[in-house]
Amino acid sequence: MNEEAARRRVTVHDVARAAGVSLATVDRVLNGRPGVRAATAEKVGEAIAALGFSRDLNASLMARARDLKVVFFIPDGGNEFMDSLAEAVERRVGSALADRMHLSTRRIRALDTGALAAGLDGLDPAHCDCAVIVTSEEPEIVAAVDSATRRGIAVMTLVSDLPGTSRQHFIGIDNVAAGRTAASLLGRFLPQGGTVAVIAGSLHLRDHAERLEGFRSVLERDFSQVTLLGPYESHDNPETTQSLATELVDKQTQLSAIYNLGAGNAGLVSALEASDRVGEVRVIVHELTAPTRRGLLSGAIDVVLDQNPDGEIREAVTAARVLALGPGRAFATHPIEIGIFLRDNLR
Amino acid sequence: MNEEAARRRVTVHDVARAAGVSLATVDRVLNGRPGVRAATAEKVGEAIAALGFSRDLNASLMARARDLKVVFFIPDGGNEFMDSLAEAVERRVGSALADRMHLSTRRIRALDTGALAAGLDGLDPAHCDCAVIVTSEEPEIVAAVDSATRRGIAVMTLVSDLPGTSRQHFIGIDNVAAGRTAASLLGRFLPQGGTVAVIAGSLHLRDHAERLEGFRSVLERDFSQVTLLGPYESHDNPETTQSLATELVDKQTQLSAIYNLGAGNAGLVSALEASDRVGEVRVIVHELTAPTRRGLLSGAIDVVLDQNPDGEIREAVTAARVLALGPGRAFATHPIEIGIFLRDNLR
DNA sequence: CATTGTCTGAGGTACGTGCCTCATGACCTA
DNA sequence: TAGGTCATGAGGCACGTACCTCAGACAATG
Repeated sequence: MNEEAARRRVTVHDVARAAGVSLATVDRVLNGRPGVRAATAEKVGEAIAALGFSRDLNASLMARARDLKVVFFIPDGGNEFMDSLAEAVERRVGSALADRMHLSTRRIRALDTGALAAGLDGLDPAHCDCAVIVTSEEPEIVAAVDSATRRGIAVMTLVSDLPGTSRQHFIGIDNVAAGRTAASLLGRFLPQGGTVAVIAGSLHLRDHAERLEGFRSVLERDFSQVTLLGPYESHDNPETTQSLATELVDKQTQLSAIYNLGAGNAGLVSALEASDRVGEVRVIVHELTAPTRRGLLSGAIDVVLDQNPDGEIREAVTAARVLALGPGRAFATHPIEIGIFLRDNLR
Repeated sequence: MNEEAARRRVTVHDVARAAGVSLATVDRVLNGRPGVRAATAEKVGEAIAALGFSRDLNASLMARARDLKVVFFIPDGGNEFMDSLAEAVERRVGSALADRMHLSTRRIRALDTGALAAGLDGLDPAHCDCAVIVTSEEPEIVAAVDSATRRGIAVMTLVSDLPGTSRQHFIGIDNVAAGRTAASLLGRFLPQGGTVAVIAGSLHLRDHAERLEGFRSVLERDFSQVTLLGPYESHDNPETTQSLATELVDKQTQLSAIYNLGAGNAGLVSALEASDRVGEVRVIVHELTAPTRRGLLSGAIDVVLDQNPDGEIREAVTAARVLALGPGRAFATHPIEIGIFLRDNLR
């Protein structure tokens, strides 16, 4: 009780004293400013490690004149999940402001690589400390990310990663695990066996391909009684999804289940509700949105696997806060959990 | 772009000017100190609302000399979930410290109402800003909570709520929904029907009773092909659970599933692994701990419903930070989601 | 030796709030 | 009317970091 009261917070002053340098030098090292010899910087680094110094986030954000600015680039164009991501950002604007952080959103036409790259290139480091992007793997984007990083803007990827670039952090679920989970559930739903149709948006999308991979592997390993049909490609389009699903449900009378690992669920729900097999065909889809919520409630959908947009945005904001206080800081990355929703635990 | 640069942060100075009072008075109102006429306090409140003032959390925590102290009272005595809660607190100590918060844990012998009440009564407001407790509903505790609140200590309940008291906040899952979810999954696992045995810790525990209620209602409503056996009471004891499970699995050859809505899963897993029916009997339990994780991996357990200790502790810490800056502040309470784990999405 | 450049120290102000002291005026009571 | 309490104002220091200026030390270069 006494010892904890006596143990003062370790400050930059302590670091300076321990390293035998001045406050200014510690400051230069901490904030990556020039004018410090490598040997001196190392002395400071050792003192920091020895004392277990950790920068006071509150004081740090206080001291900088301007708020921390974070820009989210989120795809636009009818994908409900992306909309819910944008809404999650909005929901956090208020509390972030109380934490001296300014969040803003830019919607980019889906798959418009050029627009996203231009957006990144146009970012002024004075007006943006951190950019969060949702993108597929394109050389144009890779170049833009590296350029932004060089200009001092921390870039983080959301939902789908961009490995091998200078992006500081990735936030998203483990899509292979998501696919495995879908298979694990469907396998248990069909103890007598049956046929499962798989619909994907596009197998060129990294996350979709990963989900399919996980789904396939578990089905083959643990549930040989279940037969896989597909994958069919919907290009995440509700109309395409609807006609695909209609055909599957109507013509494949022996169809036991559908796993849609892409978007376009509004069409899927319409197709199912128009058929007479609601409740007979087991359905697993991704992302809790208005149409999938409706599907859960009507019984057309059995399970929704969810990326938890609010959790992802919270994580992004926390990470941005840490990243802005000096790049290269290692920090514990809490993986986003896959949410599993049935009608009975809808939030 | 220009407008946002021009819009300065609203500070206490602005509030003072708008209300036509001095800084000291605004401060007295904000921090609930005496010496302000009701009429004056109201003027200040109006100015705060008009300007949309929100206290700067960073500056606030900076200004108070001592760190924010939060004490967690967590039951002790062999319950793995409670252990994992305590571990979750430990994991957060470091990052909380960087945020000027000091977390500590006190283990209280499970169900020892007197010890918990004494612990609460012994809290000195100078050494504790917020207490977080896990408890059942007992008059002794209710009195201790109210007393602590009067002394200026914010109290929050974790896992199981204490409605009708002066507790500031509850953090936990919706246990009725958890029970419904278990039924919803088991019903789909047993399309041909079967018998489900239910094991509870004690039906006097609010959370257990709620889970049973949810489980029963969905089974009756949606899955009449499934028959319910029990509930049996294990008192959350692994040995009792083991002998119960052994008897159920061995004697009830027609048993299709087990739902353990209480603790003591180490015994359940042992019983199942000792039997020859692993993989035949569907098993759903609560709380992701060492034994249940092992059960998932071995195939003895199909699904674990989880309270997400890390999420709960994170939420508690965030709430404590806000609460300490003045009681009665309304803040958005993010419900804790029920985690659903299969072998394939183990984190 | 003078000049130039690089590295470092000393010290200051600022951020927004918490918390303290002291002074002042208003109002009440004896 | 004197002495008391209460509400409020004025002002200042502190928290730990960011960021600025200025001066001095030193080495290398001409």
